[in-house]
Amino acid sequence: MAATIKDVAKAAGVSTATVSAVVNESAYVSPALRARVLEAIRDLGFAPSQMARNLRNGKSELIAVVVADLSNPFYARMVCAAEAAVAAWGFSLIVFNSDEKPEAEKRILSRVRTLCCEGLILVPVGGTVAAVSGDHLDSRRIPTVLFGRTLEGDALDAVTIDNFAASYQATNYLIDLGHKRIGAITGPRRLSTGLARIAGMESAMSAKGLMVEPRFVRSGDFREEIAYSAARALFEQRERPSALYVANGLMALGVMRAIADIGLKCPDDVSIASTDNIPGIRGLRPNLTRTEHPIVDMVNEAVRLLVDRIKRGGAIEARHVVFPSALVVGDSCAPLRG
Amino acid sequence: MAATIKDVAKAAGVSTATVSAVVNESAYVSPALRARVLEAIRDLGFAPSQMARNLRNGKSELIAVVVADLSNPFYARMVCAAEAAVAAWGFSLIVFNSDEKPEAEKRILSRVRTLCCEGLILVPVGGTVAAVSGDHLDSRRIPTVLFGRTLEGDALDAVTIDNFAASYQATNYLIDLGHKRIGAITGPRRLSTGLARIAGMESAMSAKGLMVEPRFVRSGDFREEIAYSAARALFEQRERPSALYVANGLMALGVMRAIADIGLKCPDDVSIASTDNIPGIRGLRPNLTRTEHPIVDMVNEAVRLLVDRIKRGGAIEARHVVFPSALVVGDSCAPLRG
DNA sequence: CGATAATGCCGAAACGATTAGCTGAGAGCC
DNA sequence: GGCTCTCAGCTAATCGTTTCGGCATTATCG
Repeated sequence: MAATIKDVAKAAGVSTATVSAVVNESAYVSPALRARVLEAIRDLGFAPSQMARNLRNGKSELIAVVVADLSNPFYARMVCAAEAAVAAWGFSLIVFNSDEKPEAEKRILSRVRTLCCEGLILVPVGGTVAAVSGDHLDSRRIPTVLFGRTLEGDALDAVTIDNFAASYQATNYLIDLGHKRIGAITGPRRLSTGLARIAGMESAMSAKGLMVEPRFVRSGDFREEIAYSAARALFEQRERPSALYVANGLMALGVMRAIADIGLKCPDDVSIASTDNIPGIRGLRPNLTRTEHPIVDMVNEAVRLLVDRIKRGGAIEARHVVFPSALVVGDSCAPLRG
Repeated sequence: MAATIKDVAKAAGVSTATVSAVVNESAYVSPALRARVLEAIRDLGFAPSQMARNLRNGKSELIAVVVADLSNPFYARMVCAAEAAVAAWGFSLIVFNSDEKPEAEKRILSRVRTLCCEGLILVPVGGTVAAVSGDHLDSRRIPTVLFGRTLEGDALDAVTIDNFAASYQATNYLIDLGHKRIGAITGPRRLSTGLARIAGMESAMSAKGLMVEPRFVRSGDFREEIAYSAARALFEQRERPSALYVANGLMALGVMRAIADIGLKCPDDVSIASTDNIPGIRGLRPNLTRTEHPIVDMVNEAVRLLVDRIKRGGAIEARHVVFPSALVVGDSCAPLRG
């Protein structure tokens, strides 16, 4: 087995306290002893056990990130940024995927607790705070920052985008191109993001005196496959919208594929604008018109908030940072013809 | 602070041994006591400390995955699959990104060791085994499975694709379409993958009596941006290849973008075939002709090997599993005109 | 030179779980 | 009734660190 601090102490003829002092440079040790200890350490190949340190110090240097759908490039990108940000603060990142399943999230959160993670970045799928924090006392709550989505009824730190503005902008762009029958592939209403993006779209429409026709709206559940089916169903109706707002980038991919498979052309037959583009995939043709969001900045901010909360202990009031959205015009939209 | 097993024992009026027995179902406890214990656990919100368990049991239930480029969708997908596979075995996944930097890899590996990870899935960038396993004794080596890339000179488990066959297939397809001047955007030669894909291409060429012209070959370093620049440089020469083999999917995106930016059309002006498509991004237009590789199966196999090695202790001979590649024909290639 | 302070190191008690080994009560048997 | 046998549940050791308090030994000062 691996050598322990006791073996080193015995070999060097000193106490474990002295070895510890040498290893951690936490106290003065006379040069003679220090040398003996270092030699013993080298001879035995001693490396202090992080597990024992963790137990003793009550730290794990672990931060958990729980995302709603790891196969979604948006979250993959988020994990990438989080890995870097967390490492910069001396932590390591444990990744979990709740796959949009509240039960899975629950299981994961209890696992996060038993792993003694020092902090948690969470894309919640449970909907309620109770589902997330359980019925536990505040003092035993793991420092948490919500990412992307918020939860009602509790004051947790959160970093989100301005979902309302994002869908408003995208929809408004379509309206300005002359479109009147604008459909949507939305996210689930149980999520704050899904809801806000629907609200933003409806608001943009009614601001211009337009109505969202329910038959042109389908939920895509933020999933590519579902969005594909939803888009097919939508466009195989007798009457079609001339433009479509798609509530996230992954679904936009599915929609694009559906449109192509049906034999329609974008933007000739239908204009597409979306929120939350697929990061890292530039050069898609047609180039999607979408609102972009600074994922890396958002993640950095989330980690900053988290580390701050870890260092400063519990009693900080909840902070909510909202990042703006920017419309990036591609060539997936065309003015309404006729 | 969080409740400990002692608090629960006191609250339930039993010993810590009984609480432990209830929690782990490791011994019979009478229904009455069991109920009292469970109630106390619920009341106090007790979750056993993994750190204490780790120390006591000498396990951490942690598996680390170190990838070479987390921003590459291929590896993002790999992490996604690994998270699921690892969770299925009761482990949690710590993710690291070496960003193709050997120094970073070294730092990460020592961190993995101090974190007492029980296993390691590694996409090596260091090149040598020494860089990976350090000068440590075998007994303290962490069970490791290499993924995607191999290392010379040591017997570690590995799961890879058949890189040679992959590039051979893709190149051969281009040749069969009549192309003779076939260029390439390659990966770095210091990597086993980069090298084997170059070899496979050259082999396919010479099998048909063709030569790879060095002026039509550029390294893209497996990076999108670099591939973009390389492709621009390649196509802005006086003479151009009529077809291009691109050594990974991420670079293929960059190449596609470069081609479009230059004003060329794929497949009309140039045919593109690649290895290792971008997973999850179907519906790209044009649809890339590429060799596909079963990432999820590969990751599952890697985790299986790893868990096997963890459970069975050290003395198993190294296993190398090679997954085949399959050519998926899209519409990014056209027969040579004229 | 004796009282006090400072120094350098050690002993042992945590940290929070698991588990081997023990205790004591109840049951079964003669 | 006394003997053993069972077995639920307890006591205490253990994992490998860190760290508090203490204890010699030496330095400082009046």
